[in-house]
Amino acid sequence: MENKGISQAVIGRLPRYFRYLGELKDQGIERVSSQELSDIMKVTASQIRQDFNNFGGFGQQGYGYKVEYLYGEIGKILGLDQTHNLIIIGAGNLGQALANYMNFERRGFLFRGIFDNNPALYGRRIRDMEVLPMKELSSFVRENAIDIAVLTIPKNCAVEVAEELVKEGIRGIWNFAHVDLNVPPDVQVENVHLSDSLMKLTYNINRYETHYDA
Amino acid sequence: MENKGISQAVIGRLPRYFRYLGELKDQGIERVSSQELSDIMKVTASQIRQDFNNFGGFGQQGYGYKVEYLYGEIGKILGLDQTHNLIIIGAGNLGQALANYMNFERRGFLFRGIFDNNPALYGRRIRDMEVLPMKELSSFVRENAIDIAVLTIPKNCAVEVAEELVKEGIRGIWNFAHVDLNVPPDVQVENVHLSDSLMKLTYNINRYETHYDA
DNA sequence: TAGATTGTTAATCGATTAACAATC
DNA sequence: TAGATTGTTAATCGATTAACAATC
Repeated sequence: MENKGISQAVIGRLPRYFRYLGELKDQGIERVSSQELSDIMKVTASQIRQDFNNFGGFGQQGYGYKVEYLYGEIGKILGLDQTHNLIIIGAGNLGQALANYMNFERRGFLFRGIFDNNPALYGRRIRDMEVLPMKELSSFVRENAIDIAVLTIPKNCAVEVAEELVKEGIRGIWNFAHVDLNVPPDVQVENVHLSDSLMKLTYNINRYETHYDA
Repeated sequence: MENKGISQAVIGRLPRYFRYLGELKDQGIERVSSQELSDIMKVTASQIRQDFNNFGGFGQQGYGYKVEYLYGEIGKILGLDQTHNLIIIGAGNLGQALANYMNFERRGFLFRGIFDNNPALYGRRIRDMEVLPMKELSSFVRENAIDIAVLTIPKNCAVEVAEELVKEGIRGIWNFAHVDLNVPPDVQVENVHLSDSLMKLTYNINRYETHYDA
């Protein structure tokens, strides 16, 4: 029942293929074989071919893959041929950083607004957008056909805000709050749990030490 | 040869266990069974027991697990009983956000310095630290026993800076630059590729639509 | 055509789940 | 003791790798 039956393991690798193919393209390289990609990316050629063939036959036997074509196809698979209206909820350090970063615009993620519940921030301009109060969130999402909300708020508000967003028909939540969100199956959540990531790092640092020396 | 033989799949789940156990602890709950945790966390009880038993028998038959004890043990496994000296390289929006965020201090990650190659930023104070020029990086890492470097710089500098850090004996790199780093096996890298994460989100948004309606 | 490399099937490996004996 | 729940072994499932026939 879960969409299409392509595993998240495969999906998780697509952006990396996309990045490497983009680099090859920028270098003016026209074709690449799974073996060459394998050498560059340090994954097996077999996995590369299997991954691509989940989505169709992008290559030509005896030749390999056309870089630009494959790049385009993977971009389409990832939905990068479309634009997405995006808002940021939480105008703290991280929210502002993401708003300003927005290299994302290049990929079709259009920054449409930023919200906070701190009145001291209302009206402050971030990347040409005034910070709006949370009470305007619902109507804004509806009226501006917002697809994606970025949650950079404390975890104790995140659950509640997520519910509100779901009610207004949001389709994706990019969740930086350190809490698991429960949403219906037609709403996608992608978590970025920074502290979890940092803990994995210390685990690996430690484990290396205790195992090899120290 | 790879350390200890505990899979990254298991390690990736540890921070989440740690978080839920912390919450139970804060609620004053003393014991929990794998089945109860299973209900809360939406993973199988079997997986929970398997995961924990990679590191030893933390429970008691017929009783379950003591929340506080288990919380502490997982913390130790993750290396949170130790402190780590950390610097941030790149004082742009994201670097500043992470410096200020530093809820991390609570977990033993001590913010020791921040670097940038933009002279306009030198001397600016971020969280009581002056932004230092990159040319001071090497000596700083050595002299202050820095364990972890956070890379929030553009990808074209990241590879080079990583090499420098490796030379000075860094043990972990928390990499926000959109590039894969090649380091020796005694240096751990944890990648946070934000744009990859966002692409996974759009993939899933799209996939749902095309598969169910639209 | 001969050579190369894909697409795809089959084999292997690893991770998850189920089952149950050990034991608190 | 009886009941509960772990620790652990065995079974299943899924993902990765290897192999090779199809074909450009």
